[in-house]
Amino acid sequence: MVGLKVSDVGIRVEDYLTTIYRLQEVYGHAKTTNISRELNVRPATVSKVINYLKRKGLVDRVKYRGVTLTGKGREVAEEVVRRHRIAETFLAVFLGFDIYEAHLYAHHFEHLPKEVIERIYERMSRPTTCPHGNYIPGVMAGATVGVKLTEVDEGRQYVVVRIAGELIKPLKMLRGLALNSLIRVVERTPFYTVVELGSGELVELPSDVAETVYVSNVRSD
Amino acid sequence: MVGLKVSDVGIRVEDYLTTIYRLQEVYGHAKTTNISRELNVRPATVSKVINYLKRKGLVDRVKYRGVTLTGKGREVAEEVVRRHRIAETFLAVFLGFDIYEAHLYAHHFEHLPKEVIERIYERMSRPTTCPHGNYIPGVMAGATVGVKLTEVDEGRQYVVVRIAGELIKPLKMLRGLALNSLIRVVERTPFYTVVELGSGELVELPSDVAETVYVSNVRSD
DNA sequence: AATTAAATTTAGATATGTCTACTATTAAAA
DNA sequence: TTTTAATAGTAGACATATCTAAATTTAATT
Repeated sequence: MVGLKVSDVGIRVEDYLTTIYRLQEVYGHAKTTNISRELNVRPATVSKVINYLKRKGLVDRVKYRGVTLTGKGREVAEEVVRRHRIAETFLAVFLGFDIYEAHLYAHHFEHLPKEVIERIYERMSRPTTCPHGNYIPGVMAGATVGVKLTEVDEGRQYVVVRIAGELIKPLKMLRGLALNSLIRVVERTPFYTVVELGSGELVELPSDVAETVYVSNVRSD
Repeated sequence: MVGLKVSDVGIRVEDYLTTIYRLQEVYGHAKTTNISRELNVRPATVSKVINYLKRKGLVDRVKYRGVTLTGKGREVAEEVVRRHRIAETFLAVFLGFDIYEAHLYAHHFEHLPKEVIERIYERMSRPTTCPHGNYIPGVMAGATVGVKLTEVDEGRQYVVVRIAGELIKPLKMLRGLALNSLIRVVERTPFYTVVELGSGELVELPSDVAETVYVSNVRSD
């Protein structure tokens, strides 16, 4: 629909758009079930809302395959993701929540007035990334850092530099794993990756989880 | 309805309950038109929602006269008002908004998770009142301070100690008037009160506005 | 390739919250 | 006190957002 203003997009619709945005960051597109899991609603509901989003020109859809954002949809989503990530920074840095809690609570900040978010942004000294290492839209894109955990060597140690997309399943499995944690890749197959955390704990990450984790080599200087 | 949990109350319903709460603080009860103005919806909508609130046991109603909160309704409202007033403090003290902006924006904080609000409360050093001088529910009630502007002497100077209810009309008319401002009561009739602000500006306040403003004598020590 | 399982979509029901247009009641004015 | 104006309420329509149950399509397994 022509002339649609961002403010005309309902808040729940914004939730769907940002979820699709975050899924696209990781998988390139969003499938009904994934959206359903992220938003904790039934697939049938997602399907119905996607129809609505398509009518509004916010997403493209290939039936039974998945959706991607249109330019307009991305525009709305980036606004909201910016708010989310600024809020996460505030929650982690100023209020002292861990990054999992910060993510959960940040959701509720996504629909605060722009003026408030931008004031918080200033007070937090204009961060460029959130506590998960993802860029805060609105600043220069910057180069992508790190390599996916699904593409590194077995047996070596790495630093976690980013948890892309901030999807619920990875975030839950990686609870307590902060940015800049050291991990060792114990085993890597096409289906899963086993990592050893700083605590010595071994975690087996399915590929869909492992590919959201970006790491860098440990510099020994 | 028995067993109703606070979390079961929709956010819009919470808005109605807090509006009624704030109107009760000032006028003792809430009338359809007042609620309508505060929430910026049509009276017909208010009427319909009030039916709903009554069905849920959250308000008492005398048809064509007005509504008051039940114990349960008050409980929900106080929770939300607490959040609102903590948020106002944060917005004014930490982010530097004036008290009118703080009020407007605080609305959007009312539905943030309890954990976040309470963490902000701690970081703000557990304030007992908001920037409008109203008590933050949850702490001890404390004695009411000040006297209504509709009950003071003409010609004398007073300090503003509270703007009760934080209703939209008084807040708009008194924009820029912060707590602890000095004002002089120029003229007082049963219908309006004329006050002189610090700037020398004269403002005529209708009684429904004036009675939300509480003042104290200026101590000369 | 056929069958089974998983994922997706439709259809139809329900709840919340809003509106306009009209009716009823109360308060104010003549 | 009668008329008028203001306020409040009802009826019915509509949009968003959710669900369950059933049908369809795609993917996985035998």
